[in-house]
Amino acid sequence: MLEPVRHERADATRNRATILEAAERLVGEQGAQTVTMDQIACAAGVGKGTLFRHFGDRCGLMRALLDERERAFQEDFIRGPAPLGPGAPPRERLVAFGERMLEHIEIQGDLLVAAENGAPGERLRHSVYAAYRAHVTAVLQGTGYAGDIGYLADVLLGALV
Amino acid sequence: MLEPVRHERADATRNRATILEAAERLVGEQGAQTVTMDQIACAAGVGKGTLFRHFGDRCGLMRALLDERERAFQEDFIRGPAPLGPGAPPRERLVAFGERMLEHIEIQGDLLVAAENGAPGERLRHSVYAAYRAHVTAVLQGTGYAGDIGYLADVLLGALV
DNA sequence: AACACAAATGGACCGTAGTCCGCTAATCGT
DNA sequence: ACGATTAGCGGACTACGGTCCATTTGTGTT
Repeated sequence: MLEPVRHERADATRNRATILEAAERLVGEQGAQTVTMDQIACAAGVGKGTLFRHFGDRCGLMRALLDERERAFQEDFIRGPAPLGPGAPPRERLVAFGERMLEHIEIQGDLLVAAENGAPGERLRHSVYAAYRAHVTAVLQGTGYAGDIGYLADVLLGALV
Repeated sequence: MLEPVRHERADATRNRATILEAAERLVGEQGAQTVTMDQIACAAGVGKGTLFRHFGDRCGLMRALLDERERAFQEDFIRGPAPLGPGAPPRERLVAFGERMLEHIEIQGDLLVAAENGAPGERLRHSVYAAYRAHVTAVLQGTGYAGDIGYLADVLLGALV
């Protein structure tokens, strides 16, 4: 009973990708704070309207960028190459994870700010944190640590996030 | 050894007051989120430049407004009429304080958001909180409560702020 | 009272986020 | 292959925050 799924037009999909690439590049070059929507639109070779049609507003675009990087990061430590991914001994994996996480936060810092809308201050934090915690907990299983693993995971993450 | 204190010109003082009045009124009428700097300048009968000269930026103006109300609020419970001010039995004063505080927060809500600049999320909170705490602690002295008064004050305030 | 000078003013001006709507071209039924 | 339909496009336009600077005005001095 397939619904007659209204496809998104091919050019729209293509444009979304192009915009994200351009934004990614520009944010990398000059930081999330100073990059303007016009710059991005121009660099992507699309009109401003298209930007806003796809991402709603500036924050929406920044969030999309953030999600992308977050996915890539998680991919790395879940299925990527050792020592970050599976294969290395647990201790090494944890160290690699810690280092990578610090980089991750360092790099994402201004994007996080740019993705803020009004008051809240944290939003996706929770679902994201859960993923980190699950990962650290899992790796800790392999260390033979005797205490409360969930608690240790929180302590370790607390120092980072 | 008086420094040759450079006075602020009289018209400047007058203008600052006028601007604050206008801003106060407009924020009351339509909320801090939607009020614009042009509106305020116009309502105050001054140029936009004057607004920014006095308050730096939008957040600065909102903070000034906030401070004003905060002062009025504190004045009320320190020296104002009972039951909020001195005179009423401690329990009644505390209840009055709680109610007034809730109103206060309710009303200040959007101003607080408008006064935010970037990431932080709290700034004046501390000095302001100290004032509240001092007050509640002082009033609690009169209740004959046996436990740790400072702690109780924090618990009570924690539920509100 | 007249002057000199800094403080203060105001509004033209700029850059950016976000909206709007007439036009273009991708998609689909025939 | 060929319209008909309409999602999607793009860029002119609006609104707002913030800057700048030529001009005005208050103030202390002579």
